[in-house]
Amino acid sequence: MKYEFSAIDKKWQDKWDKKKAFKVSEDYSKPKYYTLIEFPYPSGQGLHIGHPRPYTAMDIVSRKKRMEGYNVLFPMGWDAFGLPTENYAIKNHIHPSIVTEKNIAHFKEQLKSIGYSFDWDREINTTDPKYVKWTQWIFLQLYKKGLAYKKEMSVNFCTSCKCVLANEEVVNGVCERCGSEVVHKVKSQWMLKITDYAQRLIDDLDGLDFLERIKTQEINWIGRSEGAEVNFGTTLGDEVTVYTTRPDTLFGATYMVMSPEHALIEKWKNNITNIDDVVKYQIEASKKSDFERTELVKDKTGVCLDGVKAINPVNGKEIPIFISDYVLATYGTGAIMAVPAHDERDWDFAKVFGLPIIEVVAGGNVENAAFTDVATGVLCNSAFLNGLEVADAKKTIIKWLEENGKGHSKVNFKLRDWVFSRQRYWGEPVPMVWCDDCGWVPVPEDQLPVKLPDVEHYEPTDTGESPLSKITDWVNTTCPHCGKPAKRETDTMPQWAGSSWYYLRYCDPHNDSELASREALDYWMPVDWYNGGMEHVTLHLLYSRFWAKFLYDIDIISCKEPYKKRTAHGMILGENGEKMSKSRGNVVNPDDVIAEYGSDTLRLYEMFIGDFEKAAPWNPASIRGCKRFLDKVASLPEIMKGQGYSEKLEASIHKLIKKVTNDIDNMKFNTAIAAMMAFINDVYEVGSITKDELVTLITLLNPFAPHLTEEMWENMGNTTFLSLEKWPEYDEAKTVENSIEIAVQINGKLRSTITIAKDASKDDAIASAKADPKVAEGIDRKTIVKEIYVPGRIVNIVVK
RNA sequence: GCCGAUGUGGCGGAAUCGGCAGACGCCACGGACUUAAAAUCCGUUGGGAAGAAAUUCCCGUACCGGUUCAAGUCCGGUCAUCGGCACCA
Repeated sequence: MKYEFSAIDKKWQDKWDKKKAFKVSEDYSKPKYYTLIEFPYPSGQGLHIGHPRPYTAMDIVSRKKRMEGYNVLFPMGWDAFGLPTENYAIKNHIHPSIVTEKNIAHFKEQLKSIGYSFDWDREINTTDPKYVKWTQWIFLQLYKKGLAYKKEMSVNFCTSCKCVLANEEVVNGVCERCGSEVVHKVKSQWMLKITDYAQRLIDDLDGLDFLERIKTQEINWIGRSEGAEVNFGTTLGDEVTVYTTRPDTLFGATYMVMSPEHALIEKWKNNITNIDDVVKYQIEASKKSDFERTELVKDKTGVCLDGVKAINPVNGKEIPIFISDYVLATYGTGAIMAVPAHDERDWDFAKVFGLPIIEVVAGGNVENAAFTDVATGVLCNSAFLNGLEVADAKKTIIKWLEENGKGHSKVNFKLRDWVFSRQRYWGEPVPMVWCDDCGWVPVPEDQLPVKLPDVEHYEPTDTGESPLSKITDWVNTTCPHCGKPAKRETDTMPQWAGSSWYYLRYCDPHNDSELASREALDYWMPVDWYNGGMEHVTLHLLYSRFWAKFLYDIDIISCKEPYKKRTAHGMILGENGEKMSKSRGNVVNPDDVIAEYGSDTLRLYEMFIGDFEKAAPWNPASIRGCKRFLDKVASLPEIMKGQGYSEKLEASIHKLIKKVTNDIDNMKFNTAIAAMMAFINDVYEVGSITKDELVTLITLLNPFAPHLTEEMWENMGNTTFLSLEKWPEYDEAKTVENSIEIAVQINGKLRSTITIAKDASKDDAIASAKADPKVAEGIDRKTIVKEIYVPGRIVNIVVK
């Protein structure tokens, strides 16, 4: 029988809505469970077929937890600031807030049509002034603690978005969002000192229930390395400090390299005899985009600074100083000691410039390649380090450096401070005022939020300044400190700002006096289970952990880490196995799927499509299998008779409860569904199902297919919501059939199967096996060497 | 180059601790129902060989080797694919 999904879906969505079936309880004495999914960016295209995958998964988890008696917080909101909306608004001359409102309405309608059990009373929107107020408030706290600062520096600049990007937003040298070229520009930017938290962001991963690949990716991104800073003298008297992870190779340093941007070059310009060449190289390097720099990896370039030499502190040797763009200004000290014998990049450079290569760690052939193996090498040509292994040599040289005031051990991170300014309109204004007398002055907290001015034009400027800078009425204000005329900061915050703390706002979304009450935060936080995309690991996930740690430090929240458990879903690909995109023409619209099959089938197929963590191609044929299954479930009342669990299905149903319960906890939604399919295959084989068996089945199925199962529950004469009934329990002892079929092997090869009692002894099992004619034949006239019985699994007889 | 993951039928994928490989679904094929088609229902479906048949045997989880009574699973090596990082000294 086919069930009429279109009427049923709407009926139950309206009922849940009207009765507020999934409203979160404010009773903080109940056990809580906080499930979170990444709130969407409400784009103009509407919901993508990929969205329902994580949403349905966490809806299933939430619905099950609710049925298990937890007070469940499963909220939804909108991460609504952002460039696509702004660009659309510019193109069509509509205000971004109107576009946002329209897009949200569309998204919300789509989400409701899939039957998610969100508590819509807790909906939040990052562009809502009531929300912006607290985003700005957090920024001010960061500023007060010295963690937000404005600095003139070289930053990534997207030539198409005409906007500054954070390090995390540059992927393969191009803009993460639009794929356009990224160049370096020196600009004054608001920065957040995430580097202060680098060590804690690594350390506190320990003990969190995050997927291992998430942890490693974060650790690699933060990029901790241990080494030493070494002070080199120069023939001009200045000291140059270099950073190295191989202080043990100090005797092998045959030249020094500085980044082209190094400050000492300016100071030395009158002493450098080839200053014209040097300046020329500096200009060339500055013009290179990130993309060009990474493309030219193989070819080392540089210029020697004539007229100055560095002096190796360990042996007083004078060595030449080069500038080269393979040394980055932003890492370490912006200068390195080059040891071509034991570093591949230095080796390449030395070969190009014909520089000496001195072996100081024996074990390789440094004429052919740099020898970088630290595990087996032994020091040579290094005076007091000779004969030591690398690890010991490191300790010894660091001790020497420290005793002689020539350096010290040092930990460095690849992580950079977070560039927090954006020169765009559709973001939270940075709540700061510039006063010529007082400098930067924070907007007083009681004046928050600083709202965006309502204007006609907000195109990005060609000068790379924020469009807000042209709105003089808004820019001109008075200094909160001295009252004189002053100007507002015109940069806005990046899109990642609002999402860095949204999980806290859900705890108490309507609070006007605090970002959320302490009571609510203490009850709900941390998030018990957060699922999201792998693409956010070094962006949103890192940023939001940083903000949570800061808010912990200033005593707003009580937990050091915001998320207890973090999982990630795989992407849904197009039918051809490629990423879905308009240009590839392989996009599937969830609205169409719902119209053809109903929302329960969409939900079920999204979960049945494959391993939740892996990418899976959409298959329009497979979805029919899910619909067929639901049709078969809908037909079960036709063969319903009797009460209780029948003898024939009792073990099956206990097994099923166990399987579905465990599989949901382990994100094995596909096998949970497979088990339910197998169960109804059993039912049709048996020919009938009892009322209690049917109730158990539809209760287990309810989180997956809530509409159909509610309808069936009602048809059985119930007036409550099945979604709020109790989750079924199983009896472990009853999950095993009384008699079981096991395999019998001879010498490890399958020879037969036998049926024995579930609690049969080893002797019984082996006796039954030997009684089997095929087995008897196999062991006839052979010597039995060994007899193995694994209870409930297998008998293996080893013969010679 | 470094880090991480993955490799199982025509396809998506199953297989707690090493214990009957291919659950469940799709596709395909055969049959029933139908004027016909769709839908639905029943059956077959990893590859190969023998047999009239029930059935029997052999080979199979990327490749090579090892441990074990027993390996998709553990160990050593190779290859391939995907994801992340990438001149970070």
